[in-house]
Amino acid sequence: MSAQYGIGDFSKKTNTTVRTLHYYDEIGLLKPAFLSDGGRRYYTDAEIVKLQKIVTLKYLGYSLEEIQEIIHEKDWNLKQSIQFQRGEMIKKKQQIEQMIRTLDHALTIIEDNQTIDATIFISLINSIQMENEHREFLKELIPEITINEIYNIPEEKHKQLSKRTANLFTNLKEAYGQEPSSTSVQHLIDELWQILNDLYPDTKSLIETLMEKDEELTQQLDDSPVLFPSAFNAGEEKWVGQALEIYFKKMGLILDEND
Amino acid sequence: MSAQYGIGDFSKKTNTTVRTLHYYDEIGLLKPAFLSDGGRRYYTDAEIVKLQKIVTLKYLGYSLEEIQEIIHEKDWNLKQSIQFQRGEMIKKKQQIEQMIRTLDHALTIIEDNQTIDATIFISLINSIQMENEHREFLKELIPEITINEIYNIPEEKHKQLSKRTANLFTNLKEAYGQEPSSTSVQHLIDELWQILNDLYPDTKSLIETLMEKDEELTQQLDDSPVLFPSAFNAGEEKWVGQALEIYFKKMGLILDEND
DNA sequence: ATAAGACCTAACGTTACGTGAGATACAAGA
DNA sequence: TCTTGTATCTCACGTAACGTTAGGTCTTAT
Repeated sequence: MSAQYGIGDFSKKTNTTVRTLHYYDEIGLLKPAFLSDGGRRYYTDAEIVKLQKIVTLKYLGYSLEEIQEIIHEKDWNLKQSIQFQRGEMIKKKQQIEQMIRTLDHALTIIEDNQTIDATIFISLINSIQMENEHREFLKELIPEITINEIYNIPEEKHKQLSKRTANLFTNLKEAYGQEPSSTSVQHLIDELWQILNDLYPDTKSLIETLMEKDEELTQQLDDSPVLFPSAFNAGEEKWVGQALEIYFKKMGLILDEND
Repeated sequence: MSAQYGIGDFSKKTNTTVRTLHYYDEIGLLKPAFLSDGGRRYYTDAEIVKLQKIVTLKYLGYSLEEIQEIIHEKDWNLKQSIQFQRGEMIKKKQQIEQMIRTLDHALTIIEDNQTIDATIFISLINSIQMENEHREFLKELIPEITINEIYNIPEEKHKQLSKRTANLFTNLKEAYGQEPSSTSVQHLIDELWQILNDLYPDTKSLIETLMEKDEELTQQLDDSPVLFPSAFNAGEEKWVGQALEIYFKKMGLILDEND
């Protein structure tokens, strides 16, 4: 029935470090039962109980400051506090789940695409991450139903499309420099068209709508946040643009000539 | 096609704070394209791409230091890195899920037990939290099968038992001071016995086993970590002990008289 | 030229301790 | 009683990723 422990024994008994006990003393969370004349800390069984309380609350996700309040407030509203805490933890969990989903998606893209370019990869992941913001942005341009059709595709299909896109972008980057009108390049652009159509069956009219609104958009975008990071650098982008133009002309879509 | 932004415009365009850009510059993660004679930072579209990269990797859970390495290492092993990161996130998720489960359990206990004593509450939560450590500890005393029988009870039953325990402990604390041999107190002890039997049908022989090992245990425990925090203070615990003794005697179990 | 913004560089605050460094305190043996 | 050896003490800096003043400087429009 020994009832006094030096800080060392106490730390072993409670599985905490000496430094932690020092710290808790310092911030007034857990003071030792008494001090020796020389200033050493001594603890008793009562402090074990207090520390258990602290450890338990920490385990429930409370910060030391919150624990302070809980311990000193005599009228701690258990239920409300726990419910709030639960909400906070659920939020954290959802964030992490989103991260995991994105990582999974990333792994799908990488899977059979061994030598994927980092820029392409980042841009695809970014587009997944930004999906919600994209939605907000597009909402002002296209009727909502269309947006939902684009984004409510099943997870598995989404992954497959990302994979195809990754492949295509890789091939496009490799083909960079070739004549935009060449058969091989136009073939790649056709694959791009296929992917877009797979995403949304009526891509043609979607593109037309977007082109109409192009001018006001360009203006708006100037000082609003950048949403779509490109997988291509300036040169590549221009080159893809030329190839697209040629492709559209063949299909009967006409593009403005801006630069 | 403006291609230069002051730090303010750049921060708006990329949805980051000026301070963040300062910081990234400071640690060499993202340097501005160039400085004015007066030392002001100017960014171009190239920096937008770099920043997107950083933001994306942060979103995947990487630290800025890791991002540094990823960006500067030319041979970043995407797949391995992402897989590792996924593992880390899964771990975090599991921790949080455990916390949520415990909080749920806590809410069940509180539910219809409006005025529960904080000490009782903490001790019950603590026992949930410590479950795994308990298992390790008990493993040395009791055959494993028994342990599994105790701990593999379904979640719902576990919660109900916690609730009953909370109720019982509350009643016991209220009854503290009454004659241990009185009918009302013995009635409460009987409920304790019922709960224990509900937990594990053959509590009787379990108790006997524990009593046999009592001496060596007491010794061992002296400088090993404390595992079972009590819901009762010293006085209450002694009093419950007396009541238990009387109860056991009536049942034919004999306890050592230690103090 | 001057005033209004935009921007600059410190430098401290945040969380819950970890990690030394150098100075004391205490218990035990000579 | 003196001397060790070990336990413990008090600073005090480091961590991650910025937020937040504070006080001075650059740019630009009038």
